[in-house]
Amino acid sequence: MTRADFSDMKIGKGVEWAAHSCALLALLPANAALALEALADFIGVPSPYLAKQMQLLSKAGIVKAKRGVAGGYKLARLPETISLWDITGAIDGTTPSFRCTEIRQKGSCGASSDEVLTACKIAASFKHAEDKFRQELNNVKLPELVAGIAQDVSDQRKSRIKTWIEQNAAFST
Amino acid sequence: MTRADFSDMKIGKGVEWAAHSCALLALLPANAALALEALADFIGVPSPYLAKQMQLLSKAGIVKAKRGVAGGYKLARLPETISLWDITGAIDGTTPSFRCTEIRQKGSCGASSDEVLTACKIAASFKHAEDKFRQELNNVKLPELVAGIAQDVSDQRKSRIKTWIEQNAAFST
DNA sequence: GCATTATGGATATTTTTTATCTTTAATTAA
DNA sequence: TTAATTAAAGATAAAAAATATCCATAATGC
Repeated sequence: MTRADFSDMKIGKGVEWAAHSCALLALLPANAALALEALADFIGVPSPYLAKQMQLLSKAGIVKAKRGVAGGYKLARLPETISLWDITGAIDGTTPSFRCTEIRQKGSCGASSDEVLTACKIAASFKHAEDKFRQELNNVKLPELVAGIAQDVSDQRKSRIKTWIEQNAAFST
Repeated sequence: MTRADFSDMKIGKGVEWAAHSCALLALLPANAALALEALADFIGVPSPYLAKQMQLLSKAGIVKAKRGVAGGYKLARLPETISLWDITGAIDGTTPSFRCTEIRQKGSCGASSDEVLTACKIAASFKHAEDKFRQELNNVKLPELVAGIAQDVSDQRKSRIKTWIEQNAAFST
């Protein structure tokens, strides 16, 4: 397996988990919350690691956590205000993908630091490309995501999901 | 330093090296080539590892390598036909950044595989965003890159670079 | 044939990602 | 107030990937 078989431009799998978690939380009635264990059971991933992603979502203000009996997670904002970029940024961070090491200032013909006024064209190009990437993800809001995920789901399974939520969510009285 | 301080969407530093290497090769007269050691000296990085990047560029048909005395690297095509995406793809590969693990088929309400007809909306969204990223990089061709990098360079340094090339390139007679 | 230069494979090192566990803090109900 | 429940935070461990180097081999020109 050669080096080129992999792309360095990759998204951690925590993002996938977090996105599916948010999609599920978007289905909950307003008075309901889902505990970590229930979430992990639904999306089928180990709960200790999912806990980390949920903590990041919580810190980013995307979900709201409540401790104690009948606690758990729910969305902190309206689904329309949560984009796939919000989720990606919360989990994987927002540092630029391209890290400029200022090659221009290195080597036998390297420029001095006061000569280098503008950002390197290579770094600037990646920044520009990344902006497009981000804009695109920012246009995908949670309702669209939920609809897209539900597209293939049969009515039968939809009702099974509804039942699962009723049985596993914690409802505040 | 928390997890969210880093982005998973990152570009390997080999891409930066390769891009600068190509930018330098674009300055060479048609009958000249640059040996690995000279290239590494110019951009100021260790030659054993740069060798790997150059091999990938060579396999991708972006540069042409010639062994033996007065051998070295030169561009394999016209600079106008080489984009920053070509270089990125050659070094870091072209596999999608988002890896869908089919969460839809996992967990307690998971769908069966024959129920899942279309790509998951999450994966599709990332694919779409990545297409934009790629298109943007594909629009940046080597001449634009060279011009951008040269922008800050003083006339004095430009002539120093010219001299360096004359002294370090291998010219075919 | 000989010197030179790239190639390919093997390997080592470091960093990052993935994953788990344990202790602590918060919340609710009895 | 106490007990049960649940998330938060930190430490740590294991696995994977990126980064870096070396060596033997193949090609090229003189």
